Amino acid sequence: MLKEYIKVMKALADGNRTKIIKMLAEKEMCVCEMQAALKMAQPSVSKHLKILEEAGLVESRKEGMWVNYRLPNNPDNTYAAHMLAVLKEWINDDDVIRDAVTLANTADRCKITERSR
Amino acid sequence: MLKEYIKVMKALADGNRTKIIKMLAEKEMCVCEMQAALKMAQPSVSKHLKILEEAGLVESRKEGMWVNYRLPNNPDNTYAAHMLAVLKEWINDDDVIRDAVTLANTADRCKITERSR
DNA sequence: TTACTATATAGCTAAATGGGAATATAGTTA
DNA sequence: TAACTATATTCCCATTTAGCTATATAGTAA
Repeated sequence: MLKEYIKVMKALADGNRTKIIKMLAEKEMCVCEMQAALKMAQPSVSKHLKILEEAGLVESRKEGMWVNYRLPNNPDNTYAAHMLAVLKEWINDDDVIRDAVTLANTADRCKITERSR
Repeated sequence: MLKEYIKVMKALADGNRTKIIKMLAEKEMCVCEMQAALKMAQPSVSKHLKILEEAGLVESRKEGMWVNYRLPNNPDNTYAAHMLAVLKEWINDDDVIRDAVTLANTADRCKITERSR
């Protein structure tokens, strides 16, 4: 109850995690795509994703080597469900968010993989 | 924009600040009443109130020696306004919150003052 | 004026948080 | 099998946070 609520609020109270949610609102993404978009070290991205997942704000499924993350359609957590809904409308005009969303839409795991060879 | 949003989320991501909001939903309160209800040191309560006020989640006005805090009717901050609205419905069944609300309703600045004499 | 009271601020400490590098794990490919 | 790849976990460090005590401030009352 209160604990669940706090977990969701804490998860939302960070700029990079907010970016992740806004990017996943565009499309399902693997960790390396988010890593490229956020320009962060991979373990940092994984850690943020864990926090979001434990709050019920994202869900994941394996696809070969990759782990795809996405926003849940019907989140178990009431608070997560509500916040994901309102976040669709919020902070869309922010430059930082807009940039992240643009990078998300151009992110391509195949190109990222090539680049690192 | 994003900064405002983060400020509101951070302010909400704490149990004692959440209690304060739920108490103020019952009635306007001075600091010493909240201090008694939360069983915290007075400076700690003041600090929480400052964080909430800077996020636009509470407002204050002086009344003699006291400073009365209350929830704003029309918050400037969109995020604050929305969260205050949904919080009216949320976590009402939580024991910790219920206790705080009960203490808020029985809090009385006159009795608190007498007690400390 | 002086004494007192409610609140705010400053300064400190322990714990939590966000970041990265190094490493472990799981899965793919040769 | 061994080499490689994407992700997760561990460990460490710097910063932030939440709490406290002590002190400052503002207002009241004698």
